[in-house]
Amino acid sequence: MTTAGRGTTAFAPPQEQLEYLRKGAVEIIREDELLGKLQRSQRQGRPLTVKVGFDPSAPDLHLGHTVVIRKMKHFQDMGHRVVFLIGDFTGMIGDPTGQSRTRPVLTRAQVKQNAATYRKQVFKILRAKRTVIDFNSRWLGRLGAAGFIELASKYTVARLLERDDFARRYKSGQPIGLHEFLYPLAQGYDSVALEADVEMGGTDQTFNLLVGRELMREYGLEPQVVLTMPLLEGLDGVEKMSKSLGNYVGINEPAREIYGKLMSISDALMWRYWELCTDSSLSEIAGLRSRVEAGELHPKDVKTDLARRIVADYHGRKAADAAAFEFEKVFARKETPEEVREVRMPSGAQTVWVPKLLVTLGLAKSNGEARRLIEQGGVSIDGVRLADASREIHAVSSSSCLIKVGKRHFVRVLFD
RNA sequence: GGGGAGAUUCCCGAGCGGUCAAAGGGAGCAGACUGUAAAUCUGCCGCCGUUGUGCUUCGGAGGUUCGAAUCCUCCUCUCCCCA
Repeated sequence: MTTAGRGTTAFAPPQEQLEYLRKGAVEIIREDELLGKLQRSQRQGRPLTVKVGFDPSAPDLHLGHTVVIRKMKHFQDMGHRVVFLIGDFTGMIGDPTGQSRTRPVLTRAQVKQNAATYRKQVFKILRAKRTVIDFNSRWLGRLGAAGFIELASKYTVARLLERDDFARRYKSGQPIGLHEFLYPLAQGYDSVALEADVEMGGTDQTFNLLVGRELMREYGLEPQVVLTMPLLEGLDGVEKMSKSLGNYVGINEPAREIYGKLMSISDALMWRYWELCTDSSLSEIAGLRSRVEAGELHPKDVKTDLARRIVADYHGRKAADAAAFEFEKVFARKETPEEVREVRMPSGAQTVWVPKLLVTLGLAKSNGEARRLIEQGGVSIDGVRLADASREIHAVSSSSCLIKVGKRHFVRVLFD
């Protein structure tokens, strides 16, 4: 994909822009409207405003988020303006998508802090110059009860129940909080306040994004174009990537962590990541795929390349090479990693009971679990597999030892 | 407002008053096999360093019982039907 920027005054031909923006998108509602907006933008020399909302309480971005962020960048590549909207107000409501939980109300300072964290991560992909970071409390906080009720009057319950998430829960007898109904309305109002030209999100956001269109119409504005991107499956290959499910790859994670996680995904899933997490074109990916299917390429090598590229995006080329080297060392050759977490133990301890030690080191949740790990042959000290859970390390006999739990957890213990 | 159904260990979901730390499935973890892939097989899957007639769990609080996840009362929450 093109990464070269374009000046704000010289837009590419609208049709060409559309081609570029369409890549990877699941749906554009409506494409003809987008084309119209692009044409007008070119005529008037005015960039489009592209809005994407983000959760204020979860500033740790993972690859799932990057799918949409990459597309935001594509709009920037085409010279448009992107609004990275932090839903600090809607965050108090809680998006009904998926499991809704009570969310902690964030303080102003926390929101600020989170915004800073976002900034740091997002600009690994986006360009700061064409990005506006905004907060929806700016207008929603002012709306007041009367304003909210007025807003609510612009939509009907029947229409809200069209949303399959609501429909399903309604049908199967799951509770639906009234506040959850307000969420799409509030989100839609954001578009009104920003006079967005385009709003993007994952396909799970389709409904909310469409409500934005309706509300804009109600408020006498030109409706936004809705562009949805696919949801990236998590490491398990089934559920969508999310922090709460623990199947994610955080872009702030250490390089070797990202690399390792990517190497653990299934071959089938790998293609999906190629498609949504790299800038390779669809035809390039199809080429790789057919060569793997023809037996010309080993799937592991293709996966290695994928992992290396993604790590490079967020940590740089050098870190990616190091992670790859490390991976081969530890998993292919079963050697000890270059860097191992070191923990000092007080010299007062003459002997250490291993299960307790594992718990202390965070390698097991309880003594019982640690015991089980040992009994099942998952623990080794200095390369020797433990068989006896009652074994103790004698501090006097060695000044340090290397503990390995499972395939990938290493800790070096130093006795003072 | 009236009537009915329900709340079980991470999730789903069984559970005759004792033999229930609680079936089964999923997830997860460990081992084998591998490419830390898939598939498959095996073991584990509340806590406790003396593994026990032990301790804490079955929405919450009481009660009945020698004994309760199982029975009773009240409470909280959810769903359905009627108004």
